[in-house]
Amino acid sequence: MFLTQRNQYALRAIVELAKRFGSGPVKVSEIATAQAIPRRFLEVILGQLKGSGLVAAKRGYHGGYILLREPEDITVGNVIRFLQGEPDHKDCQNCVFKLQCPTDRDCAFASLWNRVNEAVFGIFDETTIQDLVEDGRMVES
Amino acid sequence: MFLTQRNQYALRAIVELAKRFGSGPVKVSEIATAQAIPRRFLEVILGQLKGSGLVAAKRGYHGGYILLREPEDITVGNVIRFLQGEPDHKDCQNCVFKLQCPTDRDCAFASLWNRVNEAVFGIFDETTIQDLVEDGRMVES
DNA sequence: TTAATTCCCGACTCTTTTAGTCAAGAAAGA
DNA sequence: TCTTTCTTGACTAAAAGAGTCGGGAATTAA
Repeated sequence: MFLTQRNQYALRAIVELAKRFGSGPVKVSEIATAQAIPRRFLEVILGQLKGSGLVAAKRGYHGGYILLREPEDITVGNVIRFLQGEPDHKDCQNCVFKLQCPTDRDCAFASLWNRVNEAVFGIFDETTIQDLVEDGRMVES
Repeated sequence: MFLTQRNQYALRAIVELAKRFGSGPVKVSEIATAQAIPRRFLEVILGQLKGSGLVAAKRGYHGGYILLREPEDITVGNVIRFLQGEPDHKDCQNCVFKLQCPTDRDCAFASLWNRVNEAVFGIFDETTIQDLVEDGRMVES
């Protein structure tokens, strides 16, 4: 699989915020219920997501989280990159540049990893949160 | 990253066998040295790989491992699928079929995972072990 | 037939990652 | 001021990942 449970939670939380885009802050507990995510854990995750600039939190009575950009302006790639960075093929980079690579002369994988990486992020980058909201709708009926 | 260290070892071991295809059994210790893989660990991995039908082992004096098919007839996909199976999106399958999915109405991810999976295995399936051997050569010079 | 070599096998350890919890605190509004 | 809601950091538990170890079984050379 490509994403940890945690990162899927993060993505789903954002999708949930997107569904309610424009209707004010959404409480962690609402998101947790809607998406069947453990509330305590989700608090941690959303706390992290604030650092991305994609969401903001508001405390107090009518507090909660809001999405800072329109769902069609956020891609899955934006989210994933924030959560985990692009895969660092540091061993393979070394191979390419021929520096201190443990496998030395025969790292045949640099090109393969690059192609896979580009394919995956190509998809992530062309899929917006809005797309996910709409895909969800289709199944929902 | 897409593959565990262990599975990269497995792939590299097969590449090493491919490089020596046709010249009789190759000892684990030779592969381990050539590819900088801990020998004990590699024994375990190659033991597992026997189950794939891609390699066979011979014991005793001039024993070792051999590749059972030509390097151009084995794809990375063949190896990866044996090692880890195709990712099972069991939660998302549920979403697609609308059965007991934990996220219920809004699993927006089935389509995304499928596209990613197809992209990745598309690349894996069109890359042969021979390709990897040749890529290694290019860097080697 | 014995000794050397090499794979074979299962159990075992160590570390890292992942998942998730908890308690106390700070902001905001009613 | 009381309630609500996010905030923070520490904490625990379970699983996955990486790698080791000792002894046994097949094969071949001497």
